[in-house]
Amino acid sequence: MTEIQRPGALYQQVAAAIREAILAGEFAPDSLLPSEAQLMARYGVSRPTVRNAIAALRAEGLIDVRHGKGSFVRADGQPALTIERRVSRTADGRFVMPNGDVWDEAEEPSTYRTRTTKATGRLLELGEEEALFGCDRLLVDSGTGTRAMHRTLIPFEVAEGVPLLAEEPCKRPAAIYWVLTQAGHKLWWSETVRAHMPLPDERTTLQLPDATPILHLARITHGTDDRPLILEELRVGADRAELAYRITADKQPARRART
Amino acid sequence: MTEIQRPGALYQQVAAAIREAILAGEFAPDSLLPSEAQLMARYGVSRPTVRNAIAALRAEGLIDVRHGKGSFVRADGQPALTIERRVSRTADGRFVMPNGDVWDEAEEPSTYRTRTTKATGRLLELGEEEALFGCDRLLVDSGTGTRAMHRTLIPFEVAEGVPLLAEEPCKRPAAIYWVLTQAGHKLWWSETVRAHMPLPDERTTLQLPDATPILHLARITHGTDDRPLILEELRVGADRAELAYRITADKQPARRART
DNA sequence: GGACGTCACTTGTCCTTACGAGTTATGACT
DNA sequence: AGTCATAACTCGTAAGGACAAGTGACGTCC
Repeated sequence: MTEIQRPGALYQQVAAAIREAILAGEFAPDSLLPSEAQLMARYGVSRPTVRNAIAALRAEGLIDVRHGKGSFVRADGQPALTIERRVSRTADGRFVMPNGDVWDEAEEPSTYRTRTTKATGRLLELGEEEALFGCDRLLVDSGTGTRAMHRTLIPFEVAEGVPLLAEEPCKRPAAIYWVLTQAGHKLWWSETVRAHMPLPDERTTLQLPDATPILHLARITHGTDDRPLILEELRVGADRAELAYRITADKQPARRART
Repeated sequence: MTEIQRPGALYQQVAAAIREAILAGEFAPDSLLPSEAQLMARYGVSRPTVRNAIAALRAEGLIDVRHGKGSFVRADGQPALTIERRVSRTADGRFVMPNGDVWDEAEEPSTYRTRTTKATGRLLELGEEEALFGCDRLLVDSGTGTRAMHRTLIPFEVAEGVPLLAEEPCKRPAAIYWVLTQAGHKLWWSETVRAHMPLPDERTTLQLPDATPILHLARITHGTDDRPLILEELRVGADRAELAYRITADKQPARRART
């Protein structure tokens, strides 16, 4: 039994001891930590205390626990998939998404009609309760197995001005961009990035491990008059994916966007 | 006492019941949930079961628990701060960061010398154990109180070619960009975004609430020959900040970056 | 009336006990 | 030798009890 003398509650002292051992490299990645019974004996505490300490380390994403097997040090290598958030055009004017080739559709896309919420209305610079086409996709990267949820929202107002959209709005983004360009728009995009913890249904559909945040992107396609035309949302687990952007210097001082 | 009939463990059934009540809006944001004792009576379960359910909801970021007061529904409004990841130049060629004016230094920057790790070496396209200047800042947005950790890493190799950097490498990024431009570089930037759960020290320095991921940016400044010159890292809590990018279509098909 | 102490409420920590459920190695049986 | 049952490990769930610590309101005392 090892004595511990640290600030805070007992389980935090145990958690801190294990954490430091992990961060110091005393346990190799993917290696097995001592079992709960061993930790009880090692630190002279009860099982709830040990489990509380382990729960803290799980919430930090330091370890994975597998029922019947034990606790394993999580390997924190870099994400397997880098999602390039860029838009390219070929010589003949078609749009090419840098990652367009890696994503497969894991399910049939589901198309529906809905209305703006407060959040989506703000992004599209519309009021609430405006009519929208919606299309949800579940994407899978066949190479790494990374899954992502993709949603496209197109205001009726926009689709009405673009016949090819009104007929069949559930296209892949690159095709939508091309249709908009054919309708006379010169496009640019703004994108906001957030992260949050998944709800249970997001956890299951994205097959996320413990303590894994979701990267949540909202991309807005702007037309010639800079008005928002389309909103795309992408949700992907932050354990296996990272985002990549390219930035070049603006000539003008930044203007104020979004009040 | 209310009967529950759902899949899974008891505490998950309790958690699901509370979660649905919250998501259905039966509890207003910032309102007080029933106390543990009340939930025990309501669902006819023991205190550990109730606490387990509450722990699950905490991990999802749905509620905040305050010692001695109770559990409160977390208001999930949009982040208070939008960090524009852009670089602008004024008419006279100086660099202006869109958010340069909002950040204050919460502490004196600390400068040091270090060496590349596997991760930083890869980003800077250097080997391991290459010598670097480092500078850590703790930033605060005086408007929203948002805190962020900023790190600048400059290879000796780069600083030697730019006298003004070698003398005093711990400048603000805009100043560093200007110095590099004066040395003849035409700059562009690449940026990768990740999210992960904070370690305890990050949690305290960034003053993060429960179940709050960190947005972790790595920006690389590229010079005229596209070689990486500088690595900047920014860490900010995802509860109060979001990132904003602008994208325009490339003329060329995307080339492959990063092996 | 104001200040302060107490009390009732909240969640936090820690222990004990018991059993269920997944995994794996061991060994007996065919 | 191969197969399968069992046993011995792992973590998961659930209950009960006890006390500590933070909060706020109420009531008493000065």
